[in-house]
Amino acid sequence: MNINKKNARLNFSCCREGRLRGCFNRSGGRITGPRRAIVDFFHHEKGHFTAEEVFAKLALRYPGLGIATVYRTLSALSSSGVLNRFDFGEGKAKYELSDGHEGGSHHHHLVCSNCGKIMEYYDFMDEERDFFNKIEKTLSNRHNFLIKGHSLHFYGFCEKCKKENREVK
Amino acid sequence: MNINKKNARLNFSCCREGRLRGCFNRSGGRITGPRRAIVDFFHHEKGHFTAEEVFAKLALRYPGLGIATVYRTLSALSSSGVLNRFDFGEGKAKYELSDGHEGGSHHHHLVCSNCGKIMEYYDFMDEERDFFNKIEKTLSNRHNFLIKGHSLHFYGFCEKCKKENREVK
DNA sequence: TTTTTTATTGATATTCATTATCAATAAGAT
DNA sequence: ATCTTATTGATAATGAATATCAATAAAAAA
Ligand SMILES: [Zn+2]
Ligand SMILES: [Zn+2]
Ligand SMILES: [Zn+2]
Ligand SMILES: [Zn+2]
Repeated sequence: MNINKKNARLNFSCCREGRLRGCFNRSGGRITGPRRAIVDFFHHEKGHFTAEEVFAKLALRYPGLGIATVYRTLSALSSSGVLNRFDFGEGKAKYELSDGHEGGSHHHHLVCSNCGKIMEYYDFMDEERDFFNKIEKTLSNRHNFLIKGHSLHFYGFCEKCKKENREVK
Repeated sequence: MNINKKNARLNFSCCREGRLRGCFNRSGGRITGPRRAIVDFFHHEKGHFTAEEVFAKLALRYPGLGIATVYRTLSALSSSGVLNRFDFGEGKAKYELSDGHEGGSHHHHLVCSNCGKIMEYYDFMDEERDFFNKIEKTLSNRHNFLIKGHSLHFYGFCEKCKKENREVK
């Protein structure tokens, strides 16, 4: 089954046409097999993935898929606010479903400056939720900026690195 | 004046030896001209800079400086928590003096997902400050993580991109 | 449906930020 | 002053991301 064959049935698509149109069809963009597959991917997988990782997983189903298309599509989806692009200092970008987008499971990050370990937490304090609701409104008005999501990374040292290097204050 | 000449006088150094030792000398690291210059750079310049930018500015003063050393030093300073490494989707990393580090001028970012424009704001609401004090304590305990700083990026669409593309909800 | 137009794709060449290599050098110890 | 070795600068190598381009397929037109 070629991903590009017209009318190829993607039976795991959870994206209504409406949403795909919203992502791609705003200014004459076309809804294609690869695009559908990539949007779907992020609705089914939790967390953040590199372009290579997305490609590797999808290529199993769709041997025809090209890596360049994955890069292009991830870029487009970021530009349209569907995905957020993150960098954790690993030398390659990671993407995850944007905050607020249906199915998105929002979380924040703890990144170890020494070993690069990334921890995520999903269990927000109520204050945390309230804080972001409030501040996003304030900033939107103050800077004339339409906020679609945010990323909050805490930097520091994980348990292991803290122990291994006592002198790290 | 060669930056590597022993005892080269760096007359704009604001870094006490103590601090440099803290950055480099923990495990036998040496305090060198380039390292001193780079640490100084971030104490005098506000904002975030790429390795190239740091190199370009310092090379004026220190013709001998090598770009590889800049990369290596920025890495080391990130690992030791002196700098934070950011990525704004521009294809190259940016560094800025870590939150809390003496002389650091902390701020948060608004990043346009469409055109890549980066806005900064330094004017925190009291609530914002209170929030981070509280949550950093909570997270430190809960995840056994020594927090040295944080980065908060809001993603969305800037004034221009909001106008140009009305369909962007 | 068939035809037409053109955005998108996949393969691959290219770019360029970052890292690795290594002989020469300089920092810190003796 | 001498010795040891971490660091440096030059440059080669790596690899993520982008550009190129002929082939293909999506949407529009007929
Ligand atoms: Zn995440
Ligand atoms: Zn760690
Ligand atoms: Zn900044
Ligand atoms: Zn913009």
